[in-house]
Amino acid sequence: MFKLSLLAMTPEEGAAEREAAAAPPDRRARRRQETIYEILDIARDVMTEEGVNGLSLAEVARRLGIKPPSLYKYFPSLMAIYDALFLEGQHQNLEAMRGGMQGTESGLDALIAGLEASGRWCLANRAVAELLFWRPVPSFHPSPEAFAVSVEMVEIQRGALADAVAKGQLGPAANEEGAIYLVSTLIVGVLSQAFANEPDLPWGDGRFTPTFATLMRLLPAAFPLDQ
Amino acid sequence: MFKLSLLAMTPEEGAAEREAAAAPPDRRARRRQETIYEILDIARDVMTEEGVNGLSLAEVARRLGIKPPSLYKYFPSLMAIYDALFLEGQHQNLEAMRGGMQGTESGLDALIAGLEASGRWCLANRAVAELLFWRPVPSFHPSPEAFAVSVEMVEIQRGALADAVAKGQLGPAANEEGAIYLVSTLIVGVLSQAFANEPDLPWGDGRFTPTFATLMRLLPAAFPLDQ
DNA sequence: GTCTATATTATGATAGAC
DNA sequence: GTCTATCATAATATAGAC
Repeated sequence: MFKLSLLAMTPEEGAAEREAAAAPPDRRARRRQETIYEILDIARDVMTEEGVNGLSLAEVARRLGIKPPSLYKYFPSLMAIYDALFLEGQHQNLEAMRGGMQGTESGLDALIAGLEASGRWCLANRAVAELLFWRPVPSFHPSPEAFAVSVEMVEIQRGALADAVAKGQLGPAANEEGAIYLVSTLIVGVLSQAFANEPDLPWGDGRFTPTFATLMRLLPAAFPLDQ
Repeated sequence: MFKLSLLAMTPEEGAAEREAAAAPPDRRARRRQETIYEILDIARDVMTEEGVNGLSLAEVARRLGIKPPSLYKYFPSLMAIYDALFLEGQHQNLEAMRGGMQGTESGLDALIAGLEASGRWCLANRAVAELLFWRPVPSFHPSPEAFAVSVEMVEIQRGALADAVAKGQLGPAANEEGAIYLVSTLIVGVLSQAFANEPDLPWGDGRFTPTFATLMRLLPAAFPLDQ
């Protein structure tokens, strides 16, 4: 289970929290956790409205109904909020992809279903998705833990591609390194266009997300069975 | 000829400039024009280093060696600088695409050459390209004149697609509205990935820009000749 | 066309009272 | 855990001297 609260704390506080989590959490700890989630929810709203760069502690505090210094009881810095949003977003996106793949046959169908589920999550979580994949805040560098989640995302896609090859749905080129880059380029293209041109349309509407299905139908041509 | 200086001025000043341009410009006007270009060059540098959102009059003035109030003799606001960069960038990108198409046979070859030239320009002008196609500054809205240039870009691509259909290189679906969206999604995907993950690599290096050629080879499969 | 001085507003962050 | 007060810094923009 991914424990978000640990992100907001110094190592010592983190240790205390881990101890407390062994016993059932008391009212105070639960209230604190709720506030942390509330802060992150508001932060997402602010980023969606003002741009990912437009996130500010002052605005979050304003909307939460407290004064900026009080926020420092929950997060040690603005970058720590970005960090929490980044890590939480990665986990949510990973879970979205996993969820999308469930119930489909492994291989090409699973790959496409997973990518679409991830795409839908990105569109519904525009600001965080930009933070994850477009790097719009030059001074923000994701923490090393974040790297592990990326690796897992890639491994899932690599596995689905390998299954598709094994099933004879895609040719052997889909097992090569470049296949992942090609596939990710397709989904990123769709999302970039949707974000920039139709940020408020749901998946399936507008001019760009419908091209996803077309692009996915091209995969067999991109990795032909015989050559 | 695209006259950039007009962007920086009020209508009255613009009229004066147009008059002056009829006669050969004197030393003072030339010097002023040079300063305007210098300001825009510095602005591009700042955006590249600090992010498109990180552009500030103060930083431009610092690098130019003047005080911020002096900048207002050249541009009436920060947004006016974004506006000038946007319009100039659009024209440069359009010219890059046109240049790339020259000397190639019309149709699919021209389309691909034009897109690649545009992509190369975007990669070499990352910050401005982001401003053009990713809308990273929520409070900035391009002026109406900018729209006309976008339309021309689209028309050129539409024409190239139509030529390719006429030559039997692509099927009739390439004449439909969605074809442009599909093609632009491909190039935007490549550039998004390059910008986010390998911002300093030139075109052709790294993991993503090489996929451009692969993607272009898929176009005949995307718009099949017979069905 | 440059400057100084200033108005206004905003930011992230800390100290310390309660 | 909240606040006030404060620090340090930065931003856009204007007025007006030179």
